[in-house]
Parts: sequence; C-alpha cells; structure tokens
Amino acid sequence: MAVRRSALQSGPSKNSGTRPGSSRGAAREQVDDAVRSGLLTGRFIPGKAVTLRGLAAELGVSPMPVREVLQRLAAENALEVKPNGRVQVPDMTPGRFQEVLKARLLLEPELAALALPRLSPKDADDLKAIDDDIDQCILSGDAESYMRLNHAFHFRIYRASASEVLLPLIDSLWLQFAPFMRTVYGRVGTVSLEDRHKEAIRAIEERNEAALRGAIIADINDGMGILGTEILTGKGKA
Amino acid sequence: MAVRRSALQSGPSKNSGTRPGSSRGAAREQVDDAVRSGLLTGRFIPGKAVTLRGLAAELGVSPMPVREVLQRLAAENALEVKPNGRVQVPDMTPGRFQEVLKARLLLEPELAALALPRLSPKDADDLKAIDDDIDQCILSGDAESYMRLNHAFHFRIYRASASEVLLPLIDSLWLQFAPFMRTVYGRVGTVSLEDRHKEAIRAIEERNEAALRGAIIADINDGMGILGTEILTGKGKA
DNA sequence: TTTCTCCAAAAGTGATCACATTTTTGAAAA
DNA sequence: TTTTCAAAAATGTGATCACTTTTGGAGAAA
Repeated sequence: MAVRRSALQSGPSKNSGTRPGSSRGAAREQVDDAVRSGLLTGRFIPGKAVTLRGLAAELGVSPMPVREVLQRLAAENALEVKPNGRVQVPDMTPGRFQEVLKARLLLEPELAALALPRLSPKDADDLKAIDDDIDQCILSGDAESYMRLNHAFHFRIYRASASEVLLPLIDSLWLQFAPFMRTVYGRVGTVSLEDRHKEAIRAIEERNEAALRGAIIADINDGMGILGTEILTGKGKA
Repeated sequence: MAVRRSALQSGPSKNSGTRPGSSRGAAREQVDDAVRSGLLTGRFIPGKAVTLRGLAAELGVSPMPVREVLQRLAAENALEVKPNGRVQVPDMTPGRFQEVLKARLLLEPELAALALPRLSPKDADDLKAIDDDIDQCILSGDAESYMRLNHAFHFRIYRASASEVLLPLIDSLWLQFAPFMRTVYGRVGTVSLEDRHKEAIRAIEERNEAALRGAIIADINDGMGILGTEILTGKGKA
C-alpha cells in the first residue's frame, strides 16, 4: 500500500508521529484545508464516495481527524452522509441548483455592500491582479485554477466585511455548487466564460454600492446561467 | 457519581432497541438531538463551556459521538471552538445580531413564499394549534416552551418547502440567536412578546404570498426588535 | 487577607481496537 | 456468457487509551 502520493497531499507527511510540533488541532486543520480546497477546485467528483480510511491514508493521519472534518462539511451541506454511513459529494439537482442561485443572489450582493466601505485601493489592485490571472485561465482552459481564482476573487471582497454570519453562509453555498461547476467546465470548457469582475472592481474604486451590487448580481447570473441551461436541458449523468 | 440524570437526557439511558434505526449512528443522532434542542430552548448558556466528557457522561455515551456532533454544530456556527479547544456557545455581539437579523429578513420570507403552495389546510390548522399554545406560554411566562413552540411554528412552515439549501441556512441562523434570546427572555420576561403568527396563518389560508412575506418580516422585526434594543442599550454581560 | 506557586484533576486530540454492516469479488452454476 | 451466491475485504461506529495542554484549587508566603 505504502501511502500513495496524491494531489490532496500538499507536502511530505513528515508530520506523522515523531514530533507534533504543530499547535492544537493541527491534523484536523490540515485535513479541513485539504478537503475544502479539493471541493472548491473540483477534485472530488459528485456521487463518488469519500472514504474515511482512504482520505486518512492519503493525508498521512489517522481516521480520527478525518471523521470530524467530514462531519463538519456534512453539516455545511458540502458533503452528504448516506443512510449507510458513506460520505459523498451530493449530486446536483435542478431544484438544488435553483435554490443555490436564489440564495447567492440574496446574500452575496448584501455582503459585498457590507464589505465596500472596508475595501482599500490596495484591495482593488489585488483584485485586478487576480482577475488578470483569471482571464489567463479562461483562455488556457485551466478549469481548476479558474475555480480557485474565482473563489479567491469573490472572497477577497466578502472577507473584507469581517462578517461572522453571512460569510459562513455564503461559504457553505460555494462548497455546494463548486464540485458541480467543475464537472460542467469539464464538459463545456471555459472559453465561453464571462464575468463581471471588471465592473465590480470599478464599482469598488468608485465606492458605488449600487454598481457593486449590480456587478455581483450580473456575475452570479452570468456564471450560473450557462450552468443552469446545461443542467436543465436534458443532461444525462456526470 | 454515575450518569447523573439531566435535563438534557430525554429518556432512560437504555435507548437500545426502542428507537427506529437504533443501530446506525444512533448515538450520534441522540446527542445531536439533545444538543440542538438544548440550544434552541436555551438550556445552554452563552459563554459557558460545553465539555466533551461532561456531555458524554450526561447522555450516557462515549466521548466519540459527542466530538462529532460538537464539530458539526461548530461548523454551523451554533457553537464556537476556542483556540484552546474548548467549545462554548458564542457570546452575542451587536454586530453579529445585526447580521443575523439581516440574514433572517432576506431568507425567511423567501422560504415561506416557496413553502406557500405546498401548505395544506391541515397545516394551517396545525399552525393555529401551535399558536394557541404559544399564547399560553407567553401569558404564563414559560420562556423555554415558548422558544420551542415558536421554532416549531416557523419551521412547520419552512419545512413544507422541502428546501435543501435555504432551510439548512435558516436552521443555522436560529441556532445562533436562540441561546441569546433565551437569556433576554429570562431578563425581560415574555409578557411583552408580540408576534404576527395570526397574520401569517391568514395569509396561508388565503394563499396570499405577499401577505405571508409581510407577516414573516413583521414577525422577525417584532421578535428581534425588543432583543435589539435590549442588547444595544448599554447592557453588560449575559 | 491577599497573592503567588505548584500540583492534581480535567479537558481536547489523535491513534488504535473491536464489532456489525456493507460492498466487492471471485468462483461456481445455469 | 450471464447469473447467483458465499467468502473476503473494506467501511463506519463507538469505546478506550496515551499524551499534552489547560484549568482550578490548595497551601504557603508576604
């Protein structure tokens, strides 16, 4: 067996046994980061089971912290615990998709508006840099990097709000639609992608709340629009 | 001291066999129900530590299922994991309170509107019965029963929507403000409580979506209004 | 009486184990 | 080749253990 190296494993597993030099809850945090990032970049396939011992071996930890992390993510509806105990990425359904879209449209503009007064010119510059990278990824068809950067763009804005309530809710939403998004990009590619990031950046620079709300709404509609047509027009299985 | 009987423990500790599905994740579900219900009715005090072994002993299970449940609830922001690992009910802050209020006003009317077409006349009758009990509790000052019934009233409506996305989000919100609410009722009593439940029931009977949205919004504002003034006018600690 | 020190109790974390159930597989039979 | 069925491997669950850190209190010193 010998602990197969995996894309999930960020670094060498030197953390095992000898020296728990890291602080409290290090293993749990490591697993949490790995799985969250894996979900957001679409490295987990909807419908595919996520096994406890498998993940544990892949990350070089015992099944214990994995159990806790999987429970956490199940509580956020990022993972689904089936009646037999198996854990998997939930399959997307039209109903779920419509609900996620509705929730995003309600919450994200609100949080962006909350963040606007706390966004500095430096934040705007950072966002520009991220957006440039995003354009690169769209052209080159690098879906995984695109998803990571698109998440980074939105949450760079949202995190500025220092929100303790809305931000976790939106976090949960992204974890729910990201794995599905990945399968769609895998099928239709990324070249047709459009976003309203530049509108959003301009609105931030101009401190224009209405324009920022509008850009976020348009961005969500654009991004989820092609996904919606994809899933709602007789698609088979992932 | 062996397994002290507690308010958390719903029945005899010998839960084996009686409940359906008592084999798969039975202990976890038992703990989850106990803690959730405890949070919603305010039996946990904000700022008071919730110890793993303590809860486990109280519920007659090993610390293992408790760990998983506490992680779940922490992921829903119903509990807070402090840097030293201790778990407690988060203290309410003005900022958090405003955010919860905002999120409730955005999401709950939407979910009620989604539920409206699926609410039957029988549901309306059930809601009337619950509301009558609520009136009793307000008069008699039974804050704990009031909180349980008020939750039952709202979620009887919301659950009809069969929502998979919005409902868990709202669930998380209620877990966040309920323990704080309880401390407020303990201080100001329940007699001054007003709700718009009768308006909501009428709107459901008349299939009037706008009226239902309005009743939910008014109910939230009424309920959280007195709380808001309470917390925002120089209050010290819970 | 107050404050500081030190030690014992308690708590969280991660690993391992035992057990029941589920899933997979592989061989035999149709 | 397809179907059936039993053995084997794998999985989740709950309990227990060992270890480190934190908490709390008893007791001594000022």
